Amino acid sequence: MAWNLNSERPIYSQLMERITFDIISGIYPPGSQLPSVRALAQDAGVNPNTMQKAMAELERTGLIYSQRTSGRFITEDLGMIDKTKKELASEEIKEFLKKMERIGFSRETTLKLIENMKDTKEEGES
Amino acid sequence: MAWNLNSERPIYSQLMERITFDIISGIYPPGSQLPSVRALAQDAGVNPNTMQKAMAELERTGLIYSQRTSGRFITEDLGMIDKTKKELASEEIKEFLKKMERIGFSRETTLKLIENMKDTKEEGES
DNA sequence: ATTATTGTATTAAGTAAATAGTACAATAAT
DNA sequence: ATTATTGTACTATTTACTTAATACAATAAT
Repeated sequence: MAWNLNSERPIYSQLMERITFDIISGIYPPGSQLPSVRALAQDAGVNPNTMQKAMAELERTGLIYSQRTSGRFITEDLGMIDKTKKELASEEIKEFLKKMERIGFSRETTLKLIENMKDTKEEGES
Repeated sequence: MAWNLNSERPIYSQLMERITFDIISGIYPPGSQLPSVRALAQDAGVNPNTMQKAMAELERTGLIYSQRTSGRFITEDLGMIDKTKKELASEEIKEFLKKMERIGFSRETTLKLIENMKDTKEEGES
């Protein structure tokens, strides 16, 4: 899957988000091994240093851990993954609603807008 | 109102977003005059150059225009403002739903999550 | 006429992010 | 034992963003 990186935010931050989403959505199952920093960097088309930074930051969250020479792995802590998933979803919803209210749409109106969007198909982004 | 700037994105970009939201939400009415670059910069606590850059970029969108020495004004084109409002809302919704699906929540589940959140109050952000 | 305010331009300096290139220790694979 | 792969560390360079400090022309205000 394409990494879809842009220059609007630090790349390492986008890499962190991408990996996090892949973990909580199950693409990287608990306990499974991640590709090496170099392999991930090549796949994403970024410098290994940048990927390394993203990994180092991700470790601070506890979602992944590294074993000196065997590689890097997803946490086996299902509770942590589920907690992260719920927190991330909650945060996304709050920020979304805040933005919509800022634009001028109440929560009720926003809900209706989403419902009336069920026919709209997504197009690719730049 | 506080500007709530952070270091996660370029400041000039956050300034653009802030002004845009203030325009489409009616805080800055069509045709009204904006404070001067220097005044806005001081209010936001940023360098005048940074605010100037945000303004220059905003002009390219057509939402505001400048008159050499009298100041800067919001467009009188109500259609453009409304179009921007609709486009922005649509974009926000699409990105939000995409993120939620990425996390693992369908559109239907997402709608339920929002509805079940009506009791949750917002707290201030860092 | 004079003054103040407007947008705008310029140069310099500092910082963070990203890339490039290289290197090393530990260990899994052979 | 040897080799390849792993995470990790380091220096140097480039680029984008931000701030700082001025400066100027046009014009609104006085």
